[in-house]
Amino acid sequence: MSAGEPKVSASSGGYAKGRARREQIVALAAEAYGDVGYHGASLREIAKRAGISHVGLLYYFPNREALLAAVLERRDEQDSALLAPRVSSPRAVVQHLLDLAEHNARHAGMVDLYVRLAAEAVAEDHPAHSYFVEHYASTRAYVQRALGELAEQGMLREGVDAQAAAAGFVALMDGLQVQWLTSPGEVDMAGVLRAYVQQLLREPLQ
Amino acid sequence: MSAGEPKVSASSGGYAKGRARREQIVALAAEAYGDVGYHGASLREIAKRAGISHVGLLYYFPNREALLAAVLERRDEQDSALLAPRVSSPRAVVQHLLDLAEHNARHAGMVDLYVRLAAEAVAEDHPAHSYFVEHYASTRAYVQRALGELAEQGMLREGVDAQAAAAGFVALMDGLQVQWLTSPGEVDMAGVLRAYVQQLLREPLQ
DNA sequence: CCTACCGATCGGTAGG
DNA sequence: CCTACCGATCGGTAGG
Repeated sequence: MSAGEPKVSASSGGYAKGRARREQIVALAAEAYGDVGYHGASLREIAKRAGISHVGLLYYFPNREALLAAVLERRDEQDSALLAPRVSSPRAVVQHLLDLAEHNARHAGMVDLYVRLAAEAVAEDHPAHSYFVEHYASTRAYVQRALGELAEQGMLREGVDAQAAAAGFVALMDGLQVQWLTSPGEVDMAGVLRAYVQQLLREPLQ
Repeated sequence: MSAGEPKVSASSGGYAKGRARREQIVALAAEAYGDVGYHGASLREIAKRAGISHVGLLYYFPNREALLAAVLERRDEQDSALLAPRVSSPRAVVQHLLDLAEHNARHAGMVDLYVRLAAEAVAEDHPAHSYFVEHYASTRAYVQRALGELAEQGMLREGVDAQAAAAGFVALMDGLQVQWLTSPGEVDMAGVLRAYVQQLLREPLQ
């Protein structure tokens, strides 16, 4: 072990500091992607926000894509904490998705990051493409499962197809975010989502 | 009028040829935006598709933004031809929007252009920002008007708010396009839209 | 429409 | 973490 290397000590060690710094950089990068998109956020731009050189960034991440991957990982961790509550009845899931929409409305930066990346990542060779393929599949499955259970309990209107309704719910959420970011104040995200869900249910929510 | 200038003759004049070439370039640019996004489509990339140098492009358009503006103008012309049929009953409008979704599903390039630009243009300083602000406002108004007339004829379910439902319809269309581009085959755009409309109506369509 | 060229910016490497 | 540097690419101008 050479002299200048940080130690893995349990006390106050350099590794913990490095990890914290890394996480701080990931948060700043997420902000930058939200502000100017992935394409627009150069390593130099992000580095400036972190107060280092762009080469300093490459000390923490091997290349630009690795930084993006870290940002997406972080987003998933935060979201799953929000999305997957401990106790989950179907109605609770629906309520949680509505809560998530209200939560998003208070965090425009994250919504912006998500909307821009999702559109860029439509291209098959985009570094975040497979992330979004999986993201959509699992989100659809999550909502579909909740709707399916509501159906079993006879809570859905007749003629409602859980699969189509789930894809619709996810699409609605995405589309509302674009409209809302484009003209905030013109669109009530949670309100439209609630109206959508009401139309699926035999009896109104709450 | 100087000697080298093309004439505005009604016969076979240079202007007509220039205009045709210009339109051809706009079409090629739209394709390029669809393939790699506005950010990704450099003047050199588009010029290559047109078989000229990137400076040749600047002979037809003063700068990069002017080319984008021309592409958006063209899209609007094509869309309004599709969107605004001669005879327009409310039900016809709804049917036309469903038709438009089916039309889109056969023209992935245009959808791609639209989705990518809409996301990029969320930024207030994006050259296409005001275009999308107006696009969303007018599309929402268009759908809302149709739904309002359906409501007057007692064709909407009780509790359906035309304004929220219109924003929802537009959002659904946008969101479905992203999912469909990301994983074609996983999402049936027209099917989900039809299901949405059915839920709004007292009696099923057709 | 062209060639030639500009200043700016990009991601990444060498070497410490 | 840094400086110094690389080759590639960008939109745009000069001048024809």
